[in-house]
Amino acid sequence: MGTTKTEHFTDVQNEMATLAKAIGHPARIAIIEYLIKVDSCICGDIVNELPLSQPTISQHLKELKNAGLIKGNFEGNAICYCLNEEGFNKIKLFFNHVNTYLENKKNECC
Amino acid sequence: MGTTKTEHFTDVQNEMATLAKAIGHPARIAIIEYLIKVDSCICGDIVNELPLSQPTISQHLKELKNAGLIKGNFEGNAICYCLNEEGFNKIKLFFNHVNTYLENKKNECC
DNA sequence: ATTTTATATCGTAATATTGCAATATAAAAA
DNA sequence: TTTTTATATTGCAATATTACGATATAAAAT
Repeated sequence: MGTTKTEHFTDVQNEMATLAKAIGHPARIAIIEYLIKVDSCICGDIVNELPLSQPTISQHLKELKNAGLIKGNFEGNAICYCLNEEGFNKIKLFFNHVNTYLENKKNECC
Repeated sequence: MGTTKTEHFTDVQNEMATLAKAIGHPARIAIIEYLIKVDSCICGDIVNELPLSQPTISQHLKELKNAGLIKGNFEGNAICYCLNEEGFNKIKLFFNHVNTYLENKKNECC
């Protein structure tokens, strides 16, 4: 018990859940927004930007990277992080599906 | 420790995180997809559709409802659940922001 | 009135997440 | 080569999530 029963769901469902879960933390939202704001892939001053310790931010970055939402490359001493389009495109597919439904849905039952 | 430090983030960031977190489970993805498929707000046969126990599904429905992603109304004996446009519109705002950035982003640093 | 049907809640065990101090690693600067 | 700078990893405590059996609730059917 306590573990998500991923084996009962499709790969696509599990992947979408993983992506959403990775976004589901305010610090990780803040990281994504910061990466958008600074555009030019500025690296670890995210630590200065956010009110969390360096190890905690490192962990959040790792989760975003594992989910495929950001990429990180060594840039000399430091690491340059930026958004990974691939991950966000998968999310887009899902929400396109949802939004298309919602736009065409006429019955107002609830 | 162990608790998310929501007080350090904006309301919008926290709300977006809550929405994403609610979507971040394959069973809840499956519920959303099922509600889209059956359109007409068919209620608790979600329990027959998914390989999880009734209490577990009830709990997942509650989380989606609390996050503002689905609505539920009594329909005689049973409850009629359907998607809540409001919640998904908030998500749309966030991803529009992200996608606009990604489309215009030209620098390929990572 | 009793039973059935549909759903929610409680209690609890297993596991996962969050956050940080301490420490490791590894490249750059001195 | 030593020190500094940037980042990752480890270990651990606090808390949250997931799942389900048992039980509660409440309307519908009998």
